[in-house]
This record gives sequence, structure tokens and C-alpha cells, in this order.
Amino acid sequence: MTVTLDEVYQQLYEDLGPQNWWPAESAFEVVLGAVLVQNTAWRNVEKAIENLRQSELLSARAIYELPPEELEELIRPAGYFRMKTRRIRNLLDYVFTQHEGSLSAMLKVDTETLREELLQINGIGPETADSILLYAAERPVFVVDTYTNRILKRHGWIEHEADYATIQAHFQTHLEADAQLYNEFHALLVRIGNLYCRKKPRCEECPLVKWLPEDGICTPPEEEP
DNA sequence: CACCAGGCAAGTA
DNA sequence: TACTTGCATGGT
Repeated sequence: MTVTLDEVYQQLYEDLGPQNWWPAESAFEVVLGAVLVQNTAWRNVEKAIENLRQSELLSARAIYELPPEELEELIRPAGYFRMKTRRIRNLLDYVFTQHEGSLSAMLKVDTETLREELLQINGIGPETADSILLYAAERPVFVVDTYTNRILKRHGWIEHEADYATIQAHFQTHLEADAQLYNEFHALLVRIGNLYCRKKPRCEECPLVKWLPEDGICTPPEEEP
């Protein structure tokens, strides 16, 4: 890799500016959004959260006490609504049984322990857990999503076989352990991915095009492993 | 119309 | 262990 992650970050930041993530008004909204956004456009998550807001249900206790069928209807626009209702409730079961219903108490647990605990919950995988750690608990944990994966592999910055843990370690090894940096970097990768690095890429206009291998346009050799 | 979005878990061989 | 499939709505 002839370009450093730091240079990539600088380039993205210059072109796109601060992304102001996570778009939420409370830590609870971040946690909720982290589940709702799984494989889903953020626009649809906004509708679900807005429904909950209008119903004054944006608190752990309110949703925990809400009948699941009602939660399903409110979050329906975010898709996978039955599954996500179960997942949110699984998470709240953990918050109430292990942290007396206090999200802020949960968020004070040390990073390694909390990550392990979150991963035990059915429906919370690595990206969701790390999103909570970075954007709700403000820990220096790099979030790897589908765009991060795609961008790094198409540029040849990591091997095609690299899995989540390997990619995450790559960022955390080459960058300072800085939550604010990880916050902005990941948000920028999602933004640039949305704009240019989709399944059907538009690399001509991408600010990262100068770092593509060869000289050509980014043609994905294969999709994600 | 087909495709895909800030994943994850369960099922199959 | 390594693939494959289901989950669901809404925008392009």
C-alpha cells in the first residue's frame, strides 16, 4: 500500500468535510439505530425512529414495556421488523437483567468486556456491537461495514480474504486509538461508498480514484468474500 | 421491472 | 468448517 490510511482520511475529509455522526439525540437512539440500520438504508431507519419519537417511546424502559406487536408496527418502515423487534428486546433484556435498565451503566463497562457481552446477544454481531462501542460509548473501536470492506479490497489495500477482525485490526494498528478519528473516518467511508463505491461503481468521480491499482476504473473483480 | 441498503443467524452439506 | 438462505421496507 503506497498510500497511508492517514492520507486517505485527509483526502476524504478535505472533499466531504465532517459527517456529524452518529445522527441521534441520545445514546439510546444510537443503540436503537444500530440495530435498525442492519442491512437497511438509513432513510428507512429515520422513519422508524420518528414513529417512536412521536409516540414518546425513545427510552429503554418505554420500549422494554411496550408490547412487541406494537413495536413491530412502529419500526415496520425500517424493514425486517419482526426480527429487529426480537433483537431490540434481546438487547433490552440484557440491559435490564445485567445493568438494572440503565443504559449509561452499561456504557461504562470496559471496552473488551462490553464487546464480549454484546456479542453474546442474539442479533448483535460485530458491526452492531462496535457501532455501539464507538458511537454510543465513544470508545476507540473501528467499525467495519460493507463499504469499508469493499473500498479497501478494491484498492488492494488489504487481501481479499481479510475478515472483519483483520480489517478492524488493520485500522487500529495503523491509526492512533482515537474515538473521534474513528468516528469521522468510518462515517466518511460510508459516505464515499454510498456515492461511488456501490456494486455498480462510479470511480471516475471518486476522490480515491487516483489510488486505484493500474490506471483503470474500479471494476470489482469479485464481490465480498 | 430488478436491484440494493451503515447485518446477522440459522440451515445445509 | 464453509456456503447458502431468510428476513422486509422503500428508493433508484
